[in-house]
Amino acid sequence: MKIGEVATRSGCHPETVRYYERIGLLPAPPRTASGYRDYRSTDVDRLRFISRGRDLGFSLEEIRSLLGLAEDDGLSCQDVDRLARVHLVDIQARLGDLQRMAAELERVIGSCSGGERGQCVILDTLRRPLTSTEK
Amino acid sequence: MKIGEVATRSGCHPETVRYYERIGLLPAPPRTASGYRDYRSTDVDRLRFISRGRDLGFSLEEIRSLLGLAEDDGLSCQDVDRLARVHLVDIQARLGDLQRMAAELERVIGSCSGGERGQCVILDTLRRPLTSTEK
DNA sequence: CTAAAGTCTGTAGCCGCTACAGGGTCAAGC
DNA sequence: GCTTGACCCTGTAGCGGCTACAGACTTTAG
Repeated sequence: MKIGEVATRSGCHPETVRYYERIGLLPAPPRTASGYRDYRSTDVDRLRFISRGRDLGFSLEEIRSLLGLAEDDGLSCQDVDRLARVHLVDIQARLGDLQRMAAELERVIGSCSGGERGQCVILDTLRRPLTSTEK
Repeated sequence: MKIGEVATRSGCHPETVRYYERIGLLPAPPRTASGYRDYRSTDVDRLRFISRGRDLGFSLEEIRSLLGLAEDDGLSCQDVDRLARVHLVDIQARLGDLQRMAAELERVIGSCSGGERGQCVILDTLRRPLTSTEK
């Protein structure tokens, strides 16, 4: 199977597949006589695993760990769980940041559209120091 | 005022201040005889504006526009409002993505801790194609 | 047989910083 | 006056996670 097919089946671009190989996330496949990469279906599985991890917001380094843990069958389930929990905390923090941003933006956009001539509330907000609603 | 003081007062690192100058977001200040940058307080204001914009999740390019709009006094309030609204939509999209991620992670973490021996639910989730709850 | 599509390597760019290395300058203390 | 340390300067490289070339090759379809 050539890289194009692998790309289609895994949903990763060919450049991304080569990139994952370069950083050691996907093993280098054998080559055909003319130098083309020759993949098997386990490579597609691995790429799907990576892609799915990315969808869940894991970094490539986290995914590297998860792949390692998935490899060694044994009692690594706790490690996986721990990694997922740490990651969830991370995501929740970013979520909080974004929610504060959105709330603040909604506030100023609301004031602006209803505002009367005068100064632009959004620009004023940017000029003023942080309000108490934020970190 | 030297760069260190400007950095302290604006809350940006000196390297960041120089970076903003390099990309043309902050005008290059005059220099002292020995080549040190010599800022005035308007520069601190501008940096605070940028920093506040970053806190609200605007990109530096968006901030560049906002600075431009803030400069030319006139009827640019609508432009500011439009930019803010577009940005809010952006943020809300990212918010949705993160919420889906968090929900999915919570689901699998829950199953895992309560699960019985067998396979690790988290790794299984990563191996399986996307579920219907996701994009 | 030719043209298009795919593949190869290597390199550079994106964003928003951050962190050096290797120098110069300035203020305080002895 | 001289040293020490803190600051400042320029220029460059790195981070993550790709993406997009350029310029060469091979394979495939018509």
